Amino acid sequence: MADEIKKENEEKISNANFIHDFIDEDIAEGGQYEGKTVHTRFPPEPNGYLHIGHAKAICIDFGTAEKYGGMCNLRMDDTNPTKEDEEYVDAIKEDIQWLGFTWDDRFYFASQYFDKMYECAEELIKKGLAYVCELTPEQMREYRGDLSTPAKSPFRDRQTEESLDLFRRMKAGEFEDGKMTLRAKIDLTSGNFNMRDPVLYRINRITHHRTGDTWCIYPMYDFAHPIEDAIEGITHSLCTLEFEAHRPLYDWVIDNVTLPSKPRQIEFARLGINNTVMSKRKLRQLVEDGIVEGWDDPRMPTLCGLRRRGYTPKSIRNFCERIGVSKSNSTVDYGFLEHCLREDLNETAERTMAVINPVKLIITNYPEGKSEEFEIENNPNRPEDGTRKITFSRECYIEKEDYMDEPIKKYFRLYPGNEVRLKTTYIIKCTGAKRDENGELVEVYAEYDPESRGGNAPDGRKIKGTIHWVDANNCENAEVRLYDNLFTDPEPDVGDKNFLDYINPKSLVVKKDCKVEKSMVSVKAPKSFQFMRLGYFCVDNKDSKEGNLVFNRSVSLKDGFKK
RNA sequence: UGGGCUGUCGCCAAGCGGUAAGGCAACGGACUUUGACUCCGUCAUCCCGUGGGUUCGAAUCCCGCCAGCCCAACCA
Repeated sequence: MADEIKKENEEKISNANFIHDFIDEDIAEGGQYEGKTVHTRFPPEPNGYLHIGHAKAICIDFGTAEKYGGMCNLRMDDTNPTKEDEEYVDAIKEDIQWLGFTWDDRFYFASQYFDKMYECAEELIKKGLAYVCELTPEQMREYRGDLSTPAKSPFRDRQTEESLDLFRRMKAGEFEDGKMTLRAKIDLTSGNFNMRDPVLYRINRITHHRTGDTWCIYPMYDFAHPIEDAIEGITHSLCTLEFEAHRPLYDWVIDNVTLPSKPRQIEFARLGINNTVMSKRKLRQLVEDGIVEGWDDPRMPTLCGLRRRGYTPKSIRNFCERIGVSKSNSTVDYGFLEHCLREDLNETAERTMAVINPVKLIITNYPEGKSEEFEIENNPNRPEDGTRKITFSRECYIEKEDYMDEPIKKYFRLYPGNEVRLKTTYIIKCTGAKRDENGELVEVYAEYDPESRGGNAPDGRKIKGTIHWVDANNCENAEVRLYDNLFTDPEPDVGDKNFLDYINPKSLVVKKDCKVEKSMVSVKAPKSFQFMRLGYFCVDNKDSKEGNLVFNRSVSLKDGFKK
């Protein structure tokens, strides 16, 4: 009991992070947070698929609310119709639900608030805090100044009435795209470029996936986001580090527009992982260039890709929990994600025997035509998962790697004269093997010890090696896809590197004639197994069907054998 | 060169003035009908980017320096 409490405390300590510190301070201070429950939001732009980096944000957004007994909204941040599409909305919802988080009925679109945002914009104009600017994008860039030169804008002293009139006409569609913008009147000399009279609204005649052609002007993120948060009563608006320099503008909007609440923005470092890329642009390129099969290719760091690879929601949530939350940019080892998967699957995945590089093993002293049945446990770590029956006969399939003509050091599998145990059946002694004219292994021969049924020698002799096998007379064929890192370089996209130069040519190896236990005939996704001595494999959720089984290697088992 | 942020073991990461948690990886060893799992042990001993300062005492406070990241889209 004491141990349990101690463990729980340790867990709590390790789960603490600086965001919690800030929230604790806010709660302690009372003020605007008085009596409020913590309310966060996850605000993806529906312009692509979610990846493991988003999973971190999702875990932080939903997890923080959960920790404080609060709520987390799901909101599609659809303020730029140029890039967005409805097709991503459902995919995003599916991925979040798959991870196990729920937003109840709090599902929103930023576009729901377009009317309110427009009102806010007029309010700023009336207060003399915003003006209509007629600089072209090129001029805007030119006039922005640089690190040591302040910006300029010939329109910032335009009369309030004139700006208001122009803005209304912008909305009414009187001007062509790009002709005018609404800008906040803040500080042209600010060292923070986001404060040099940022654009609030732009004209863009594109049909919006939700509001259609109702609007031809759209609010910019920096103006829209604080309003969205305030309308929804968000107390803490958690986002990634690159928005740090936008916080002054976020606060400026909150302070200068009449809004129902004052949310606080807190930024954390985004997730980087070795041997993969995370930017939407690069992931898209992998898909469009045909380097991977699609967004859900099991090599992709997308949530649909990881799902197809066999990653479990629990493993991903554990991963996100354990990498912690901080403000320093970091790149986590891919091996850590794999560790989290192995940990979960070791606990839950049923064991089965499968042979990926099959070679026939003939037990020469075992009667032809004879067949025996053995009972084998589904998961030695979980007896409650029960057992299943497997058959054994004179011919089996074993891995080619489990035989050598001449053993290397510390090799304790099959080689002439050596004994091994065929998992749960008998101890066998290798008597030789046959190779074809190319030196390719064709058959391995052995004799079994009839006294060792079950795998134990009556004389108590120790058998060092145990190998897995599949009854050649009672098995199924399967395709097994062996996945590895998509990139050979741990950091394929840093510096001047072109990530496409580091594609791992062996990131996918397809094995067609694998042998699996008969009991696998009708397995269906989602379902993961441990192929004993090999790794964790899942039923492919797209291509696998009865008669054409397809398994994906999610992650290999750790291999302590040092060659 | 202006503004903002970061720098603690190979990788994450606690630490908030009292003398460096934890996880991953790695390396020993025990156990093992999965060379897995599990278990035990080792892994920052003049040290917390670096140089000074304050203090009885600093990774923690102050000053300087160095390195990295973000910002000059009518993207989010």
